[in-house]
Amino acid sequence: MLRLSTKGQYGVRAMYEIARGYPATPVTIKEISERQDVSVAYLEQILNKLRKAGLIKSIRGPGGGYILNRSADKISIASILNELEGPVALTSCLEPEGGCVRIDSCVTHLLWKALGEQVEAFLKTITLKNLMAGDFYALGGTAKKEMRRPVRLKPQSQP
Amino acid sequence: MLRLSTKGQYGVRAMYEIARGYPATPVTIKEISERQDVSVAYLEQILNKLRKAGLIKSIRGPGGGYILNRSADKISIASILNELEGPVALTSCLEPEGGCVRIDSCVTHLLWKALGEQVEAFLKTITLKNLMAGDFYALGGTAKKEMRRPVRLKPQSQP
DNA sequence: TAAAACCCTACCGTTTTTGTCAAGTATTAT
DNA sequence: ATAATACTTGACAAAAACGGTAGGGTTTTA
Ligand code: FES
Ligand code: FES
Repeated sequence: MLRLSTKGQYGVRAMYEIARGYPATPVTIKEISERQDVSVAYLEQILNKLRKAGLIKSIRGPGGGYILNRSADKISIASILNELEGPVALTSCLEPEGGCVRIDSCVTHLLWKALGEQVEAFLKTITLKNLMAGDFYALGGTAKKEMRRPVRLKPQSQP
Repeated sequence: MLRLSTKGQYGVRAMYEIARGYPATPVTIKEISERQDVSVAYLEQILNKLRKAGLIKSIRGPGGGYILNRSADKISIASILNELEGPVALTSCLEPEGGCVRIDSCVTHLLWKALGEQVEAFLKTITLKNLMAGDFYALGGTAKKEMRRPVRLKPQSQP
C-alpha cells in the first residue's frame, strides 16, 4: 500500500549524487547511473523534469553535467517528489481539479486530507542536506523547532 | 503521488456503514452499495477480505448481513487498509520479502522507512469510532465538522 | 421450497508504470 | 574545424496494477 514510484525513488537518489558535487563539480548522468545503478536513458527523463522545475541546472558539453540550482539545505524531499509524482493526493477527490460531488457528505474525505497533509509536512522538513548528513527530525505536529528530537541515523557508506 | 486504491477507500466507507449498525443490526451489502454508491459485486470482494481478516462477521440468509466483530473503537483505519492493500511499504525494498542487496549502502532506505512508520502510526491512532464522531485532528487543515470540541489525538508518538 | 443473502474465483479492458530507443542540439578541447 | 562529450526530446512498448464485471455457488430463514 502507498507505493512510491521508481521515478520518485531514483529521483531522490540522483539528487543526492548531484548534491555531492555541489557547488564545484558538475555530475554527469553516467556517473549517477553507475553509482545508483539506474539506466542512463531513464535518468534522462527524470533529470529533465527536475531541471524544468528549477531544482537543478545543466551544463552541456565536455566537463558538463548537473549541479544543484540552490543549496542542498533549501531543497526538500517534498519538492523533488512533487515534480516527479505530482502532489500528494491520496484520493482523486483531493486533487486540485477534484470535482467529487460526494465531497460534502463524504465520511472519509477529511481523513485522507489529514493524512496527506501529514505526509507532505514530513517530507517538507527533510532536505537533501539532512539526507546527506543522515539527520532526520521526527516531526511532532505543531512542535516547535527546539522540541524536535533529532534522530541520528547510521551514516551511509558509498559503493 | 501516493494514491490510495479504491479498494481501500471503499473498504473504509463500507466499514463505516457496518459500524452504524453495530451491535444490533446486520447491514446488507445492498444497503452499503446504495449508501456509498459502490457496486455489490465489488463490495463482495472487499468485505470478503475483511471478514477473513476477522474485522467483521457475516450472517447468511434472509435478515442477514455484516456486523463488526469487535467494537468500533477497537478497529483502526490502519487495520482495514492493511487487509485491503497490504502493509505500508513505500518501496519494494521495505516489503517483508524485500531482499534488496543495496539496502546497507542505500541513501534513502531509512527515509522511506521513517515515512512509512509515520503513516502507519497516524492510521493506527484513528478508529472507526473516531471516524463516526468526526473526532480526529487534521494537521494544518481545517477541522470543519460541527462545533463539537475537537478531541486532539496524537498522530505522532513521541518516544 | 423459494427467496434472501452471503461466498468464490475467473476473467478482462484500461491505465499506469517502467523503462528503451533513436535522433537530435549544445559546448569544449585540440 | 572537427571530434568528442554530454545534455535534450519525443516516440514507443512490454509489463504490471487497477478497477471492476460475470456467473456460478452455498447457507439460512420464512
Ligand atoms: S468520495 Fe469523493 S470525497 Fe469521498
Ligand atoms: S534500493 Fe533497495 S534499499 Fe534503497
